[in-house]
Amino acid sequence: MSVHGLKLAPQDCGDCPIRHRAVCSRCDGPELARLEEMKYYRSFEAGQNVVWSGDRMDFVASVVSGIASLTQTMEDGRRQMVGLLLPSDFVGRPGRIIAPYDVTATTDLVMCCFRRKPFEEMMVTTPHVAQRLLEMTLDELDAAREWMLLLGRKTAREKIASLLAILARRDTGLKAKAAKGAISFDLPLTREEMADYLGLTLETVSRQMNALKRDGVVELAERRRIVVPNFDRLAEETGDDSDGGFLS
Amino acid sequence: MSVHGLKLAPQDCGDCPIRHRAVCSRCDGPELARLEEMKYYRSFEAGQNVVWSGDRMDFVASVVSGIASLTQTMEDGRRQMVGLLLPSDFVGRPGRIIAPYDVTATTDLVMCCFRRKPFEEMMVTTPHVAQRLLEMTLDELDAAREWMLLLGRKTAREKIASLLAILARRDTGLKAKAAKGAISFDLPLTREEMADYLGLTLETVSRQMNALKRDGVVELAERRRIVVPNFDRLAEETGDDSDGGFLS
DNA sequence: TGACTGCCTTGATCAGGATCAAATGCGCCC
DNA sequence: GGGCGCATTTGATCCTGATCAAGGCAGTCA
Repeated sequence: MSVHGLKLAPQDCGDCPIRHRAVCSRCDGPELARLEEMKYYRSFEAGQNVVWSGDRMDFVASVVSGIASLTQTMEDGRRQMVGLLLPSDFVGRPGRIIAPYDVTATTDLVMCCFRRKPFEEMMVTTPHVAQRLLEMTLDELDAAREWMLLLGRKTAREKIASLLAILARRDTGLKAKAAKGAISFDLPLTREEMADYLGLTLETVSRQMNALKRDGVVELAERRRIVVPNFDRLAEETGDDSDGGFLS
Repeated sequence: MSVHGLKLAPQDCGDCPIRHRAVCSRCDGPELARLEEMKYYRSFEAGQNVVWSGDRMDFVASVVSGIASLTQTMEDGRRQMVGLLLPSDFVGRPGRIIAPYDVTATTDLVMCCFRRKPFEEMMVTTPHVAQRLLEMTLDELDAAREWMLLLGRKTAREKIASLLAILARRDTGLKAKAAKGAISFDLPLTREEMADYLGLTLETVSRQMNALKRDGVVELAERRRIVVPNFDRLAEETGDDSDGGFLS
């Protein structure tokens, strides 16, 4: 399977689909060459575990394609997803060897891994990687804080609507900016994963999904396919401010 | 009042109580001199607002003394605190002028503010500030994710215990590492602020605080004074892994 | 001294979501 | 085609924490 992954994965940074958004996006030619030296690809099938919490991690990585999740688990089994990693997102922390979360492939996943040692050396030698990483980390912090509001204060229905809005926005953003007509996308998460992300049970997720369907906010077509006939209607259900909420 | 603050605040970075932990901690002599040029102190009384969400912020800052909070508010008034800023913590984001959260002085507060423009220039010119800021941001991201677990999965009692444990650990850490005997500290938050932080109502906070008191986990002496006779007992109530949970 | 105010506690009731349990649907493998 | 495994739905009931409503307790100011 990793052979399979290697065939699919880009070998050359020039062809890389996340070249302009990942941690390497600010790097120039020589810096890229240096990254090429320390990088290797790994792929995972949906459901596979990438790293266990407490494990030693000898690499840091970028998600090239697919989706990975970060999850925390309590002793008695309660689970909370604390991050959803999309293409170009970064995994791992320079200077920390022990992983604090479980990392799991939610869909089929390809990661571009950098050997820790040379990566950390590069962090102190050249500023471009560190600058970009700071920017990405600040973005993730914002996202985490938005999620704190969701977890602490939103109703089950608002939570579901918020998640669907984020996924819809993302998928649409990637395809075209035309947010007018109907949007459709594939749900990359099971009910249980949604529940883990939203701080709910899978039964509540199922019920609220069907409630949104009954109310015409979304259509659940075939397996995993979601159609949003009117994005603004969905956005109203999230409980967020009506304006896009994009501050910069 | 700002006159009052100015008198209390250190003028010289050499005397600064957060010198070794704040965003400036890696700076050498000339860099400190440059920071001195762009810095000024501001103080606030407990309860005062520092910045409103949506406001323009022409500075970034370090908390010198006291506690500030970051809060998000929904249209209908639901509130969620998304961060508690302690001495040496950083406020604001290089490159972003509009504040995304309300910043409020929870206790009397002194902040060391840096004018945005020169600070941002320094970020690209010299690596020490950016390096330290990255480290601090990664720590905050970890803290935010730990809080996501709390908000999404912990019971009211576990939430209260977790907050008290954090405050106790912090106060004790600052004084002495001797976590053996009884610990005592002043609660810097009202019931309502605790509720906003924990995703609860103030009534539930009050009830659970008294439940912990009845069960001998904490003693509520005078106004705002908390005594923890046995820290391990409190730690058990948090629902977290028994080991300190310190990964690095 | 007494009223006012902010903070906290306590009680009664309600409801949103959890829990427990079972059924349904679907793809897959033999 | 039948049986299995998995994800999902649906139903019944329970319980934690929210909500609504008073009341207590200090500190403060007139």
